[in-house]
Amino acid sequence: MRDEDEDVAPLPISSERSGRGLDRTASREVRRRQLIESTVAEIAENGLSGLKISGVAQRAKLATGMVNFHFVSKAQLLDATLDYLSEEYRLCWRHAIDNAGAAPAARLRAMMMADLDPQVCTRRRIAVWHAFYGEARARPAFLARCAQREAEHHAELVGLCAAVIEAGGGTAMEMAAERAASGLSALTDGIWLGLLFSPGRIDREPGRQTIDSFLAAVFPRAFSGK
Amino acid sequence: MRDEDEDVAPLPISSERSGRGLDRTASREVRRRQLIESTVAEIAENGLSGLKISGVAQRAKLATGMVNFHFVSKAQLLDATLDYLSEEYRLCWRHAIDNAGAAPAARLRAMMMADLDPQVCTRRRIAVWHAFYGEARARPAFLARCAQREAEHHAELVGLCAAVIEAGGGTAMEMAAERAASGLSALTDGIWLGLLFSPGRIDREPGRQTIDSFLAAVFPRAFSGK
Amino acid sequence: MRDEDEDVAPLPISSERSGRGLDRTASREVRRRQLIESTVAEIAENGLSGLKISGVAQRAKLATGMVNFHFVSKAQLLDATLDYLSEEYRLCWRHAIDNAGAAPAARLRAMMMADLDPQVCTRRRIAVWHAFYGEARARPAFLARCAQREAEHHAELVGLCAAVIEAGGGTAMEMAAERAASGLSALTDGIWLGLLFSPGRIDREPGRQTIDSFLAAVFPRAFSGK
Amino acid sequence: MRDEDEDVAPLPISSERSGRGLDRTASREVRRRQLIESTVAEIAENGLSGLKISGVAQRAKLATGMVNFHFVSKAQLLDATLDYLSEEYRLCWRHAIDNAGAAPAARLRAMMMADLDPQVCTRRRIAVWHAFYGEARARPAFLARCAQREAEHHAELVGLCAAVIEAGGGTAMEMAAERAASGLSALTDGIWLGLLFSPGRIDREPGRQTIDSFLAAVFPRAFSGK
DNA sequence: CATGAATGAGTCTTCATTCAT
DNA sequence: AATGAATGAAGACTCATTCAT
Repeated sequence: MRDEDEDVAPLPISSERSGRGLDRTASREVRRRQLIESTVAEIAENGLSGLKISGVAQRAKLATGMVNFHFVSKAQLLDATLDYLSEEYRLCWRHAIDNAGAAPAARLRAMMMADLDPQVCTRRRIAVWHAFYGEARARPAFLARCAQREAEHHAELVGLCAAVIEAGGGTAMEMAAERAASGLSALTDGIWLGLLFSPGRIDREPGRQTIDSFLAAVFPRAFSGK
Repeated sequence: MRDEDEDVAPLPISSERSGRGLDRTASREVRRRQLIESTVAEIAENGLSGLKISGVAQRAKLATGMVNFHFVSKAQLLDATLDYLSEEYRLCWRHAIDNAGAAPAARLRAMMMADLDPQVCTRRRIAVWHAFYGEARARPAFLARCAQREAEHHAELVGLCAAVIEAGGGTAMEMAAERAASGLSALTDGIWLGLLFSPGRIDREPGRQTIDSFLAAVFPRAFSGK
Repeated sequence: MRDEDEDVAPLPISSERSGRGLDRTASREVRRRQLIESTVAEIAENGLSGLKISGVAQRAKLATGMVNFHFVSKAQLLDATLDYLSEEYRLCWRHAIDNAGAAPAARLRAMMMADLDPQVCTRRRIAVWHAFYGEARARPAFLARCAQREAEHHAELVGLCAAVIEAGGGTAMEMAAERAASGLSALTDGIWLGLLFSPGRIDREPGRQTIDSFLAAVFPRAFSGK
Repeated sequence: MRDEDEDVAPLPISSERSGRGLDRTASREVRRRQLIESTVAEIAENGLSGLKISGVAQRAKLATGMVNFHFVSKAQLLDATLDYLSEEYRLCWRHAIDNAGAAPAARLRAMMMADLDPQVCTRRRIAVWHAFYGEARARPAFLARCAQREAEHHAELVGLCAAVIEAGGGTAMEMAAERAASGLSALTDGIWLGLLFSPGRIDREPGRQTIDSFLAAVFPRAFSGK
């Protein structure tokens, strides 16, 4: 029942001295990270409604009280977890764009493909994202964080679509950058959701091909050779 | 803060003999429906983790014990709620296709647009779907139901895409029916998610336009005139 | 170690149908009273810092959850307990004055002696009062309630002292009513405290004699014959 | 909201060699004193039930562990605090008597007035005393200490009253020394309690006048000229 | 069917105490 | 001595479920 592909290396944080391991006197930042990762795993496995502070602590091989010591309350642990995932996600697509060269089409494609990066696109993380989505309307703190993440991502995507169009990429049916971006964003969100229900080992390849197909459909001239 | 657009009329259920009024015999089904609608509203408002049987009962203006009387346990109430939403959703898109005439393109478009039907596409229901998605991996019963719903919907969509292609609709880049269907399905799922975070009154019009734009991009010949 | 003299009959409350006993479906008011009396006993025995909601419930032969059901929180149980004792105390001295006839001196003496009435002057209740006093500065709700109770009692006492003086009772050293009342009030408060530490069965007789002696000292003409 | 009159200088303790400064040898006693004063302040502010070892340490600007290091357990810290206050109180009235000359009436008055000495009569200390009183019945250690303090104080007071009577002070109504002492002791206890609830800056003057008035009432010949 | 008090197991949270550094 | 993270037992509070009326 356990996911096979979840234990990807967490993103590096400056204050961590790699090479020491998690001994009893691990630094504050290391402990927080450790507990957040346990939280992600527990939510994916038991759902948000089945999340127990004791389960998080147990998975991190710590006493129950440590969660409250480091995060004060369960609610703040969840907020911190959402922030952690948001930041991780943001870094992922920003990094992808930065490494994609100068061509608008390449940058756009890199941003889309970042959603399928093994760092952020694990079944565990997808499950957690949707758990948060399901509670978003009930928790203002969640809603605000999710909306902000979405806004930033959307703005960047609109910019790249506009750049592609301006560079002569052309759009099918004279589609505007705004509409193209909305659709492309929805596309990757939907692909994530599909992965949530896919049986067996997670396979990101079909998703990548769907993205390529739709990029080619929307911007025929820019992506025809792909 | 309350949603404005939620109190759509519930779908008719066969076991209800409307010609006889709500006598004792019908009461059972009516009560169940009433409680399920309360459950949907409560989940949307408080999240799945905040769902209380007492809250459901209170919203339905019934005593707490009645929920257990009608559904035995909370878990069974949730299963029934998911079934109710699934059936409602299935009826919606089936009905849309049936009323769309014989042309493959029209039928495909009708099926896509059904996802934005005010019956199933309310913010309350979207929130509930995502709440279920977030718990799906943790609850085999949920996972099975969601996967099955998805499979049936996907099969129909693939069939319609194939029909459009066969009818000479053409695809951008020679896209296969399977891939087109996956992408289009993901597109509407993503549009739903977007509506979850949209502020103010829910607006389905941009979503419809995005769907039209992407249909035209994917099947240029079939949807060029739109 | 158990107090011997504590189970005095509680003051009658209108909604109680006496003669039925505390069966399982006792009325809301009866349950609240029962739990408050348990709270008083538990505080006296274990101190305010040793008060456990489970102990209160156990003494009342109820499940732990009932305390929260009837009082929502421990803090509100304590507030209700303080209100109950305050009201009981107020009724006690008011009743004593009302039954003392018209003579100011007799009324004054009755009010003083009410503090030694077996209804309110039990070791259990004295202990509880001091437990509340000790926390008063820390809890605004307590402070307000205690201060108000004190103010009402003080005002009545000043009035009676003034009446005695006016009636020619005379005071030692021309003491003003205000000062006499303050001192007499302090006297009974101090007598209570003394009872808290007295060993063995509580004995109110010395306290009564001290009150009589001081009344005679302060108002020689009014109380000389006593 | 903080008390204004609390930071009186603590009483000198014999084991401290003031001529040598606070070297390592003295440190132990200094730390204990520091922690006890913090305990008094914390009890006054949060009540005995709200007392946390971490709060005590924090106020003393020390690490939590230091409290256990110096007092082993919370219970022993409380015992030490009670002993500290008891000793402080005893020294206060003993010193007052010693400095009052030879006349019995003067010595009696000095002993009474010592209860209003700014050293022992601060709102903070009064609150702490009552916190201890409230728990006394629950904690044998407290009860014993309080009873002993009371006994010693009472014995001294009876002696002084007897001396005043013997010296021809006379009593109102031929009151016996024992009764006079009980009443006078109760009077000051009650005055303390009144100060606990007085709003604004603590004012000891009315209490002093009440004491003088009652002394004059009880011992007319000895205190008539006051 | 309906009510809602009662139960009690399950969780979160607090906090005295320990202990490695 | 001093620090403060870590532990874990204790207790407040929640809430699904039961059941007498």
